[in-house]
Amino acid sequence: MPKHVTSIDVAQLAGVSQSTVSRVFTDMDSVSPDKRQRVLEAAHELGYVPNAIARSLTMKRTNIIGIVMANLTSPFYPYVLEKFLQHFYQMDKQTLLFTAAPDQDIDDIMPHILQHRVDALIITSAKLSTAMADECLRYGIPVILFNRYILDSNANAVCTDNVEGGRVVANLLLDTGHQRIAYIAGQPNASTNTDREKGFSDRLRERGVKEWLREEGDFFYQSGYDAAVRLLSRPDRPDAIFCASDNMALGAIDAARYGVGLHIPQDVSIIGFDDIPMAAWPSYRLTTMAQQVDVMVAETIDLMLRKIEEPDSKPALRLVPGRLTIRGSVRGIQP
Amino acid sequence: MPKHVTSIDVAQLAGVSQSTVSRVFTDMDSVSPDKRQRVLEAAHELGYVPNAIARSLTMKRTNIIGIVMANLTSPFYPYVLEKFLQHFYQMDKQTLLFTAAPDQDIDDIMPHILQHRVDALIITSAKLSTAMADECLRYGIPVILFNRYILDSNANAVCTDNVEGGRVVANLLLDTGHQRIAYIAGQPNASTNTDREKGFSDRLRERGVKEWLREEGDFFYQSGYDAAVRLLSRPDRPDAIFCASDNMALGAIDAARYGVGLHIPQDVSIIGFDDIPMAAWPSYRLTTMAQQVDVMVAETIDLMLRKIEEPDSKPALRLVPGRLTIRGSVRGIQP
DNA sequence: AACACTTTTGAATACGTATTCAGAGTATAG
DNA sequence: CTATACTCTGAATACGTATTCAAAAGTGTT
Repeated sequence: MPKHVTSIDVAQLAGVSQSTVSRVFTDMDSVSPDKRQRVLEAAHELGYVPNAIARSLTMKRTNIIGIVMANLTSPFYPYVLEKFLQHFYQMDKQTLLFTAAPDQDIDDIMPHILQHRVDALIITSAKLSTAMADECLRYGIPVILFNRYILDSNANAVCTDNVEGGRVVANLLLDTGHQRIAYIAGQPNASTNTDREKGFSDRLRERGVKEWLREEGDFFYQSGYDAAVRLLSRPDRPDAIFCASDNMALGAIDAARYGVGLHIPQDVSIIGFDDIPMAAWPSYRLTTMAQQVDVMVAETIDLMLRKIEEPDSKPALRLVPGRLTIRGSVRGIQP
Repeated sequence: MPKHVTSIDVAQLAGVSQSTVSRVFTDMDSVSPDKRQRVLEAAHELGYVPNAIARSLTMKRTNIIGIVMANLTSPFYPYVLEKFLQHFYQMDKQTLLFTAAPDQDIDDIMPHILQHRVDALIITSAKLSTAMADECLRYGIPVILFNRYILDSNANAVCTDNVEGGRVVANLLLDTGHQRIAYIAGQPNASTNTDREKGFSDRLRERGVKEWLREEGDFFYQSGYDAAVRLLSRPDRPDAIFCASDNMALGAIDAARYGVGLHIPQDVSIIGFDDIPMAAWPSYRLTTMAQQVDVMVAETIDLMLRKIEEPDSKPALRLVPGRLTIRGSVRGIQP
């Protein structure tokens, strides 16, 4: 097997010391032009690539960011992941990826993450126990939660303002004259779900609505479909359904049309949350509360860099407003 | 900042040598039960986690698999990625993720990959120059291409049998009596596209079809929509369209219905390739050639492990048959 | 020509682990 | 009781790089 070329090999060929080779590849350090030239030529000839492992060991930084993704298969998150990757690439950081079931405690994968001494950790939509958050703190690994937060922990978080988003949706449905309103929930213990529901129902109550329907789903298409069938086959079926995710909203639209035989939005209005690409397709034209992914990712990176620079800075929770995106699935308001 | 706990700290607390601590954490080596106990207790007390960087340096293996994903935002690939992640997790391997534009040469990200000394590299739907493939070979990094192959290279590959898939589609459309047939291509230089087109058009010719229509897309929804609008507004519009990806097929369906005002499958049949989750939704009910992702991923892992075990084994190309999945978008055949 | 000062260089060492090697202790056999 | 095999253990070293430290080589000034 072909032995790996080391800086020592390069040094020998170039007739300099290993230190000099190292200096050439970490820039910023003074090396005379001719020696630099000789080193680069030798390196090229031998096909030398610095060993990031050894470098990490001495530098005590890996240049690797850990990222935990739940729900990779739900259409919202691949876009988030791609955005992160693009940012990291530009920053010359590598990405160590982990998945967790949407609701899985990630305590059992934390040891793997800690072992690899990532420079920072980004966690999307998964739960992190306070114990593990403290563990990260102890190791000086900045943790930023994306789209989920823990109030009493030391972790930073970036989130869409889900409470306000829910309120805006409530206002929209009432302003457009809907009478019987329903909510299809996501996983009950996800803050994304509870916050959206809280803002929504608070505002309904504030504006005098006494009762509304409620079904429970899990953020995925099928659960939205099933919940909508249950709602729409009631004798007192709702004339508007707010779904905690676009995924469920698309399921609800299909349920209304193909399961129950209703028209959107004439018979029932449907509104979602996220703004996934499919929401814009002509088959759905879903009115939804968009999450500003680009802004959220940028905020997350910003927070991460701050944490890496000043490890002792106070934990922060940054809320990014959602943006109401009007399409055709709510009666009484069109683009 | 809290200094990292090392095996030496643990050794001191437990009153043993560093070697012994190391032995405890690499199992398989003989350590007396009482010392092992003492070490584990000391490690727990100090919160010791072995440093994977240092371990990688001595062991000359990182336990990290590199994976390059193009098209992360196209619905087919997140599922592929998740499957890979699950396998890797069970194998106790970590995952270093890279993206590339679908058609980007990944030569420019190869240095990053090489630096990190991944144990193996999986590349999905991206191009790898022969030079870079050789580079990997030199470094002893097994490379497995997923859903793309290069004939003359040293890289292994796992692919759906796209040529045969194209033939099956041609047969289906002719058997169901379609007269004017069209093909919407993906990126012209992707083997997934050219192979599907080759099988399709070869078979059409074999069965006496002299001419058919052709438009070009890029595998994404919008390009399928646009291409279908062009096709379907011709005076001699086709009565069947084969799309090189489900994504484009969904675009084509929406184009037929909402752009041109036709009915599927009465006015025009549409068939796709991949079988993404949305293909099963009631709005589309897309008949399609399914890729057997689970089989493909398993084959890829198998090939990878073989390559890690026996670096000199011959490069292999494994073809996985597609599975025709009948739904409602082709006239003359229903589930 | 002597001096202070800056830039460039190489030798030595640290990083944290796995592993080799040899020594110590222990059990078994003759 | 000695010889032998065997199990544990610790000291020392390797892995490949970055960095410190001191020496060397320039640079410019008087």
